[in-house]
Amino acid sequence: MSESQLINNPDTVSEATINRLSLYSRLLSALETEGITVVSSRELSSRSHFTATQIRRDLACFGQFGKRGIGYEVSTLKRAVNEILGVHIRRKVALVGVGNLGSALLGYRVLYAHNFEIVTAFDSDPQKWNQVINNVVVQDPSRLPQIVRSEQIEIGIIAVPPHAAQRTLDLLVSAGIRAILNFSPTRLVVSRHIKLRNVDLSIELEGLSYFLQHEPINAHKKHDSRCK
Amino acid sequence: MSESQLINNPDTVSEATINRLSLYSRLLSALETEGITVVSSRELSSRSHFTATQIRRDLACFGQFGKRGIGYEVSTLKRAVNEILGVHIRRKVALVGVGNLGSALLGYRVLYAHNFEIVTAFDSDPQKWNQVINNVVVQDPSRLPQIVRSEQIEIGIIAVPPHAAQRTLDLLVSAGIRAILNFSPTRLVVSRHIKLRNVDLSIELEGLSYFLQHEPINAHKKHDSRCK
DNA sequence: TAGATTGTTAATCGATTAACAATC
DNA sequence: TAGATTGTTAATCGATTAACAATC
Repeated sequence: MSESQLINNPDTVSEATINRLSLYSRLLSALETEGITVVSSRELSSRSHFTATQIRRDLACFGQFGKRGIGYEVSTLKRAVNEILGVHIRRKVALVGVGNLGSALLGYRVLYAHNFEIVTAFDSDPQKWNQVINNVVVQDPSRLPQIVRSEQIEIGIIAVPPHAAQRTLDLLVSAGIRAILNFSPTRLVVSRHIKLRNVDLSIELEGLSYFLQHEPINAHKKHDSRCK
Repeated sequence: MSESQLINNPDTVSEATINRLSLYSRLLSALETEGITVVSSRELSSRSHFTATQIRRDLACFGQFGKRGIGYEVSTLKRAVNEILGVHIRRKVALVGVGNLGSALLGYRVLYAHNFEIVTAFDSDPQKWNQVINNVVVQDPSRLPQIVRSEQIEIGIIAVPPHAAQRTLDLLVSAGIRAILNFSPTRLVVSRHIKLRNVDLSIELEGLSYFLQHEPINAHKKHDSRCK
């Protein structure tokens, strides 16, 4: 199966659509496990919180995967979605920062199950060098450029303290890494040709706090308001 | 300082705006540290990747905080934003699932610095009961409802394996928790009156994988395309 | 063929940006 | 007063939803 049927230029596909593709992939895996071989967008919709139209439109960004009057072949669509996401290939990941969060990521099986593999870890603390955590050896960050190249690592994860985050990002980029996941609660500056995603736990918790602050217990009513 | 000047019904404020408020709060803290006392939306814009209009509009959802011709008083605006987010109050958090990720969260200082405190942890594995991790005692989940009530815990974090996530959510909700952060890669079903946010690392990494798959190295060009 | 469902165009909705009157 | 900057209305942009012709 090749990507020859791809019609779209991915530059123009929204991040929201890409995120939904990940969920479609999981949904299709679940259907496959259940032994369901053909599925309509309506059925996919009923098993998720997406509308049938939205699912069809998202897929239409990348080609024509269904049969009118019939629906989608589950295994074919799943393979296509995984290829669109590029998750049919195992991706090698470098972790920088082996503190609490970093060590946890080394043992986080879900990532491995989704075809990502943390193959090296780095920490600026010399006491951690050569420690082995979940089969991964912690290295001196000065060795990062060489190891990234020799191991063909494509993705970097930043799990260092806030003050070291920008420096770490620059190090990863100069080593040729083009896709980076940042866990530090810092807005980093990066060239447009590099993909940076942020996971910011403080923002998530503060969003929950906002809800607690404003949503009275047992509130069910709706008002109108000046602010959309 | 009270919330008396709040004009808006928060039901209608978008999640995007709320997330930006967290970043405005940080920005204002940094300005305060620098000794800057008054700031314009233009200056805030230049120190972030938000437009001045967007900042003014976000704030306008909640009242009038600036002086025309002058700008915003940094400390006043910071306090107002923190009250809007409800982060002026310390919030107690219960963690469920003390595996790799859960243990890491117990030691994650950034949360404490943002006024969140994990006061108890639960795990279904009896071998972990009564273990103390970062001053927090791991408990039997059957004690959760009682402890949530006695400790006045408002927020729950789900860090259990995927198959236990829905059950954990239901347990938290039945104990009276209304705001929940879910780390399991599972889409959970929840009543409309409960706020659930998901942190899904697989989706983030798959978004990076998509970029690697589609963005050729050194690609700078733009095409037009059928898909917006 | 009749019924079902896709792929896509047109309509709607919501969020962002531009513009500007109000006012410090 | 003149210059600056807010708060807000109107215009634009982008994403979602509805509708339907194409077609299995």
